[in-house]
Amino acid sequence: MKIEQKQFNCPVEATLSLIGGKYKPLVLWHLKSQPLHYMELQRLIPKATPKMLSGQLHDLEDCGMINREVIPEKPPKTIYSLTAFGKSIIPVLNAMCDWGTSYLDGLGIQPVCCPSQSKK
Amino acid sequence: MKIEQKQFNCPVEATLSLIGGKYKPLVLWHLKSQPLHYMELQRLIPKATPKMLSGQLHDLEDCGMINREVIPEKPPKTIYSLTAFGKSIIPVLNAMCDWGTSYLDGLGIQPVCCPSQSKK
DNA sequence: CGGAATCCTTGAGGATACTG
DNA sequence: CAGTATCCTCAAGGATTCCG
Repeated sequence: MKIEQKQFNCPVEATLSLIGGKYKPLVLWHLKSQPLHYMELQRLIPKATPKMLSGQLHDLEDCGMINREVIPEKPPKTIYSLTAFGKSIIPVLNAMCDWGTSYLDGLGIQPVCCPSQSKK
Repeated sequence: MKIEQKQFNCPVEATLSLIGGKYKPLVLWHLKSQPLHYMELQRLIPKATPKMLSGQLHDLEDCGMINREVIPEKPPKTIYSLTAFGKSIIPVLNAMCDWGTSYLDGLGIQPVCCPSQSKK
């Protein structure tokens, strides 16, 4: 879960090292449109266990891609949102999503999520 | 090393399942400009062991992204090249490389490879 | 030269339970 | 509600050797 400073042969590797986690692209994708609570993310990504989700969120926070704002009320809430740095990677997500969509389309598969790239 | 048919929540996941392998983006990247021999790939990606490299090449071949042409001569040679399908993902690689480049640039790091994206 | 076969290590990811 | 704490599994990846 640590972002180590290894030398990258290629910028592509650097990119993957930041967003290559299992649910990181998903998290970023969902936050692309609007900030979300932890619970909303959990509901949007049901396959991620709490440990996984919070782990991925911490990674993304550590590398400066998302903000984490804790609202100390009852019940406690936490808001996750993209930072400017996080937003900068949206084009990459769009590219991956576009390609993945046509790829799945060629297989006759309808993607379940990612409704947002239709605003292409 | 098998490409299984799992249901993807997101096209982004589908994309990563195909090119998410450790050296796959590198291989595709190097093949982007011209076909290459096994040995040339090995030389361009020295950190990949023969098993890794051939494994990644097989994966990419299985999913139809690269062609593998064996030239039964002495010494034997094998030419790897991108298929049309493989070429279709180049924009994604470019997006990842562009972003990774400016990311590394912000860290004051000079990427070692990827000379080709300067033709932007 | 271009791999396949084998064995091994590691850590990402998963399941479950518990806490501020 | 929003996580942390353990424990565990499994497969990606690594090292080495051997083969056509």
